Amino acid sequence: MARRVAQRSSGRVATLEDVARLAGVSIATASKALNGRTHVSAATRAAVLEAAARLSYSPNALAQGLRAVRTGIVGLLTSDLEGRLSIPILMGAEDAFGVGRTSVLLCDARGDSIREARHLETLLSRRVDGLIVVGARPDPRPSIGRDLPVPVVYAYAPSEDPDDLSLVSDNVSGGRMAISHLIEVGRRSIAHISGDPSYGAAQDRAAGALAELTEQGLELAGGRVYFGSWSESWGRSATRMLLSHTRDIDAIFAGSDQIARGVIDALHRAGLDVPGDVAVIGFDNWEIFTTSSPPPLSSIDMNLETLGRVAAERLSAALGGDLRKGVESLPCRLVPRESTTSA
Amino acid sequence: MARRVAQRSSGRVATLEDVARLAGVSIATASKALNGRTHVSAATRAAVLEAAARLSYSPNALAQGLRAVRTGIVGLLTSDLEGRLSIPILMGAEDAFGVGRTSVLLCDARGDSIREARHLETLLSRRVDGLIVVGARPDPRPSIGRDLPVPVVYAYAPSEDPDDLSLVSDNVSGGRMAISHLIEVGRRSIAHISGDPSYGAAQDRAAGALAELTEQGLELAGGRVYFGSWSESWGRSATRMLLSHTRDIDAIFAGSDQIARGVIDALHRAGLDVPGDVAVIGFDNWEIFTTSSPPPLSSIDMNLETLGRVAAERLSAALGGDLRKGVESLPCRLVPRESTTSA
DNA sequence: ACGATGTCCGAAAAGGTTTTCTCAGAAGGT
DNA sequence: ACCTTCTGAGAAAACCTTTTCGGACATCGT
Repeated sequence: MARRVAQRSSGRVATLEDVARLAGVSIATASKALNGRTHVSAATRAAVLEAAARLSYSPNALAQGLRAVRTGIVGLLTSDLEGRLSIPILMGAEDAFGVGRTSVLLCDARGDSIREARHLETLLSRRVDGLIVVGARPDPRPSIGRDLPVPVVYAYAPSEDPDDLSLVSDNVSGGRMAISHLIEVGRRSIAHISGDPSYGAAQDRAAGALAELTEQGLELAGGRVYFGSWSESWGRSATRMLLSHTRDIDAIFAGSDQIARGVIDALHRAGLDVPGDVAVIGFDNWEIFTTSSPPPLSSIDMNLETLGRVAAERLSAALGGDLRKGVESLPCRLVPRESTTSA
Repeated sequence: MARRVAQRSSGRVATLEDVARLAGVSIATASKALNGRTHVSAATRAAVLEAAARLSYSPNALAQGLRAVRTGIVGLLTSDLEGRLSIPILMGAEDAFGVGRTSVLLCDARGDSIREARHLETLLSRRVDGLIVVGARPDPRPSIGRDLPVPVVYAYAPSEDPDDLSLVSDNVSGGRMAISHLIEVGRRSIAHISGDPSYGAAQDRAAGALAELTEQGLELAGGRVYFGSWSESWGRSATRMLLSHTRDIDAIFAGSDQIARGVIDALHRAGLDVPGDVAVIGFDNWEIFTTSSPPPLSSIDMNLETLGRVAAERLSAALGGDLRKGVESLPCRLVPRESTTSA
């Protein structure tokens, strides 16, 4: 109860009127002084600032948002339970907007479209300046609607509606990047073990890998892409299958870091050294896996923070009237570690 | 541009006044009708509802928050980069408040106290109804301040100030739980490999484990707790050390799931079967690790969603005048999988 | 027919801020 | 001395909703 009393004793939170009264000026003048507007004398401004400090005045953002065109809040609507995608994207967006200038309202729909609709309603009712929609898997997802009163950017999972603006990672070039790195470190017999083939990302990464191999005059070791599931155990069993088929392999490009861990495990059990005998590169650059793996795992990073940052920039641009549409691909980034570059 | 035009053509977003005009009633009546208040005839109410639907009216939450005592927004201030803690806590809180009734503003301070202060300022300026502070590690952290105008609940990491209210997982009972489970499945020679001993959680879990062992008349296998770091590689090397010291071990309680993975790996390399020869249980129930591990890893779950739910309840109670203080411990939960229960 | 009792609805205030417009006064020019 | 121009300051509107209070009207009992 102590705190409650203290809170009460200081009265309700200070308002601009309180500041103005203490400084002996009008509300209008106080507002202008605090916002650095012109037509206020230096002495008056100082007095207002001092009064505001004394009262630890904090402007009511609700009232500001009510008056102004912008509220300084954007909604992040996600279905990504783990937060593995949303958090980097959120941080990128936060950076782009600048701390304190814009806040992010995070809503998790948990894959439920009804819940998503409710969240959307709430966000619109809070008059967010814009929306970022993050899907759980990198395949096209239904649009949340046309003609919404605020701009929307889809990140990671593009919208099915070509009139929406979507930002995705360029998985094709990511696949190329992985292969070209392996070639650069001197590998020639490269296999590719990936996840669920129904994922566009799996197809894209494989396509990029194959394109790069072809351009370099190489063929895929193992004869085909080993599609399966996004799991460590698939990485293990696929590697065993691969090795039983051919031992002429000096590198494996895994479709995800989890798969890569399974791959490395299976290689070790087969008595092969990583990267001595076989180099391994993953995808996602999920730190939990890349750093704890023995040896630390090279990987392709999808630059999710950048995705978030660009999403924020596109929203800002849209607020300024510059609407874009279509799918925009952002490049991935190679993060080499010891699993491909023998120390 | 198409969208922009459409947006413009429909004019600005509908307001209560528009609804009232369309329904042919006053603003006051429209408000009462929409909010289910009394003193409105059924016919009028129907007309208003119909008008609201036609205009797809959505009440301006800013204006509501300005007038009402509550804004329906709570702030979640975290320093948990991965979102591994924050997201479950956020979801629990969301559940407790109910979708649509309260939104959560997520701010990540990234371990920077200046950034934290800025975020706090922003949140207060947005007149959040309450704050949940989530620390990155489960040790006491500085209070964000006394006499804040809103109630605050610390989750996971307690506040250093005993006048604050903190919710933490009961790591002591979690440790007991792990040991008692291992004993139940018939193990007697139980070792404990844990993380950084400077973490209170490491000490608490070990204390609980030792207490339970003592009560059951058992001694810790290996003679001591193997403290180290929260990493997979520590799990591996500690296990090797342990095995070189004694082979009389039929269970290992790992201080985290990551450590447990290293433990299992080392056991496998030593030619031991899990759980045939040695049962292993982890801590955190971090799905990424528990399900991908061969075999699936039993673990102790800290019930972070519950933490979030209770945090939300305490905030609601505080808004109702029921302020609490001190540290409240919430029980953990055993999640048995195959690493302790031979299928 | 008249007062009493309800029922339904509208006017207006309040909540906090920003911005526009007006006004007073001072400085400067002729 | 008078007019212009400029600067500083305040009054008031606008943003949108909720709620209180009072008014209009109908119903009912006598």
